[in-house]
Amino acid sequence: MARNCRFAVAVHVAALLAMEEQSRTSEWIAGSVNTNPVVVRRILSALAKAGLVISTRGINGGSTLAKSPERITLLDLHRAVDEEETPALHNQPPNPACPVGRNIQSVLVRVMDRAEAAKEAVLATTTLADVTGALRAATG
Amino acid sequence: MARNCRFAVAVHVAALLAMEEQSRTSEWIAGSVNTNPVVVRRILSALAKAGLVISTRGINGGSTLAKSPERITLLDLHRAVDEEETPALHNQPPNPACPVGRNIQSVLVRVMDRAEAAKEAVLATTTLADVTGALRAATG
DNA sequence: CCTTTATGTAACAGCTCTCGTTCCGATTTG
DNA sequence: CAAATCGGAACGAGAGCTGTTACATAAAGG
Repeated sequence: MARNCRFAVAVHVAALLAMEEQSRTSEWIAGSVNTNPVVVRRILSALAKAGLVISTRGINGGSTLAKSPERITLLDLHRAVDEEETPALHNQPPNPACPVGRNIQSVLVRVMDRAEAAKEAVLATTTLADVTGALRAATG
Repeated sequence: MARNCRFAVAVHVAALLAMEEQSRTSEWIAGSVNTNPVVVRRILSALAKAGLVISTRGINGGSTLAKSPERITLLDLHRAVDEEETPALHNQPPNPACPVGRNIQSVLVRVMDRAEAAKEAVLATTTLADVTGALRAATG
């Protein structure tokens, strides 16, 4: 599969907007991400639906953050662009006549939910302001 | 994408072997997982390479656990069957002429590594014996 | 040695997802 | 009305996963 890079692009786009004063067009953003403006607009559309950015059309149109970078976490961005990942279970339901097959999925769901929650807890501790701070430190 | 369900099958297979006294064939296992024996053998092959199961060919052949269920964690199973998931970054490298594009990936890798470590820490706390215990509790 | 049974694995088709692209309508400004 | 920009549909290319067939390899028993 072509690996899902929506989250990476979303963080990239949000970081760009956080570091820019003005509203920016999808074409300008695409220049930094090195992709097609439509790909950027798809990400921006998801972020807008989550209330993280605001976009306007027409001349002088473009996008800006809807909230301050301190109030946007990486978990917000992750949930905005990635489908709620149901824990990856069997494609075909297991054999219900087998004691293991009948109950394995509920056991799996419980563990995977805990693991996913731990991952999301880490993403929730990092804000967009942390990211731009790290970027400024790396730039020098 | 056809969602990756190797981890779910791996836990299922390992739980079956943990609850059976005897060596079991891939065909028998496939009956509980409800899939093709070759799919099961692919999982078993990965588990064998990780030193978690032992398989023998020929008449009376089949697979058994290589270690006691208390000494196999879900993290062991996860690492055995899932490619080392490099954090999902951009497909095309970002524009190096942009300060954000030049540094965003290293910042992303740092955060994603922490998030992945948190997830793996949860998987490491659950053993195959815990899984079979939950299965027995659900069955009985 | 030969038959039987089982694993190991390559090869292939079908499916789904993602991305990049083209295209067109809608909206805003002047 | 013209220009610029977003919104989003539609399509093809490419990649990964699963299920299947096919065949070589290996072990056990007569």
